[in-house]
Amino acid sequence: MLTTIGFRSECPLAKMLDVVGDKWSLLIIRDLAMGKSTYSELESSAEGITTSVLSTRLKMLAGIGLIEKQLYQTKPKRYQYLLTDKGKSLLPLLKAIVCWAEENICQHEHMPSPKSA
Amino acid sequence: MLTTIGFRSECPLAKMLDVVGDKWSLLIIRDLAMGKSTYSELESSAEGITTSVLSTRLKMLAGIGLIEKQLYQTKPKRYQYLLTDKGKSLLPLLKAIVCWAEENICQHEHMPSPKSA
DNA sequence: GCGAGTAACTTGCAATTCACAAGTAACACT
DNA sequence: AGTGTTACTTGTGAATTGCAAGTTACTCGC
Repeated sequence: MLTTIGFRSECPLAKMLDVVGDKWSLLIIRDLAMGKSTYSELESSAEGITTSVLSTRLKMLAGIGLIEKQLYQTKPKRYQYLLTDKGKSLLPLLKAIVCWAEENICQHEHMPSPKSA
Repeated sequence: MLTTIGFRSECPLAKMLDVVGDKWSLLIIRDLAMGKSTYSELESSAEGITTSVLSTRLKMLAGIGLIEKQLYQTKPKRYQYLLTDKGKSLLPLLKAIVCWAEENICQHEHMPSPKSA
């Protein structure tokens, strides 16, 4: 397991993609913004994230300071995940992405596959 | 090779990530916006994309209508890739991502790794 | 007209990442 | 004591990616 960031370049866009440019990180942030907070709530996302991916993503997002993990009950240990201020600052960006997607992807369902040749 | 899109959900954000939520697509769009247009120009990006990934991403991006491939010389066949209007409509979003990254990632270089536990 | 060079790729294989399933620890409830 | 729930970790096969080499088509210099 790597312990240092391997930024591919100094380009801010590339760095952003190195950090949250995977298929799941932004969806976790979306769910936290929508009111979900516990591990099991996040696990039950509409997209069906697996528990192993969720676990590693939460650690990563906490590591870069976009979310934080809080113990809110000790008797049986219960944790909640919360967006930090930095994490919340991403929300306008997410909203912009949603707007773009609604106009450019959701309109035409029958576009060619991104996975085919 | 898949021939149909497997959108994970109806969420516009998830769809967006299904389409351009990988490490390379937005960098290709960035390079096209910056004036690069041929395959070999795109191949020489600062981040070192491999030719096989570039090839599949270009087909995918053309398939969903964000870019188009044009033959601009026939004697030795030479192609150029251009942003479509749809592709250009992504640029304000890219700019917003860059701004966020400059303020939230580029500031502190010594943050914990997103890849470590 | 022959070898070297360049553009635009494709193909093959190894390495990494991911998804699916099962397992674990701590506690609560009955 | 047994079942259930939360919050995970671990193992394995599949999919994706990265690296290197090969291919096609053409130009240029000799």
